[in-house]
Amino acid sequence: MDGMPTGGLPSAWRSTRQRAAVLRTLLACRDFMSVRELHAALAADGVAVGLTTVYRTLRWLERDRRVDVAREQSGERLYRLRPPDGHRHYLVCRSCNLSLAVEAEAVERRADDMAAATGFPRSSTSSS
Amino acid sequence: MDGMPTGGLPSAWRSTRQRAAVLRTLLACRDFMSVRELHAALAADGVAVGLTTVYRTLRWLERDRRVDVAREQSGERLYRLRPPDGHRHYLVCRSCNLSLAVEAEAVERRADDMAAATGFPRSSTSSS
DNA sequence: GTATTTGCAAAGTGTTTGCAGAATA
DNA sequence: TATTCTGCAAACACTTTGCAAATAC
Repeated sequence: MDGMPTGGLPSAWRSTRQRAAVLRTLLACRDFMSVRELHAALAADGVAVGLTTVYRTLRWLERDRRVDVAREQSGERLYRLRPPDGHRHYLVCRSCNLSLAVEAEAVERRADDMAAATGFPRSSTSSS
Repeated sequence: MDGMPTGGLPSAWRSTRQRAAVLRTLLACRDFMSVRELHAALAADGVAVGLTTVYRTLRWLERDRRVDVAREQSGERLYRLRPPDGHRHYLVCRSCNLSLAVEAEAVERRADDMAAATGFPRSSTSSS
């Protein structure tokens, strides 16, 4: 009950103009962007999408692991379409949100080293 | 204009029962704690302190660099009295908030290496 | 006695939810 | 046509602010 094409998703996933627009905007902007920025970009593109819909779409994408989520200093969420090349780690600038991919293996090896050296419990789900 | 006993603080810093209680609670709990937890701990200790005062005291402490600030998944702020032995970096478990100090030099050297190798702009104020 | 601090209530964020109407399959 | 989606308004959690009473110096 988990290997279906839909994955573990609720049920259907209808394609609508709004969702397509959200995905298109995320694809166009390679960096992390806040929900408000995304909403503004959609408006600037002439696509009227409710803020609620943007939030909901991002929540679906997050749940579906199709976006990476970062956290602004203020606590605001930042989203970015996850690159399709698999599991990665990033350095994210806290002031300008520039994100920088770093070699995944090196990060994880170091994390494992430090964890092993100190008994820090590592679970498998690390998203940054 | 920075070497005065008051540091760069606004003006006075009166010692009150409430502020002492907040500091005492932070000192007793070595781990990160939310404002609400701190407030509850104070109440459990029989010290009635307004939530507003807790927030304000923590903001002073944050501004004074006397606490470290972390961010819960929900966006909630977590505070911990900063150990007096200077600038440090930590690994923080996202589920249990266990924090683990790591050698500051190693972290910063690696950050500088990566920054230099990629042109990532490093400012001087990094708090984690 | 004066300036600061406290704490309630209210306002301010960013985010989520309820529900009637619109759109999709 | 039946189900899902949209979006407004309201609710929500966390945090900050206004202001009168209490407190520290």
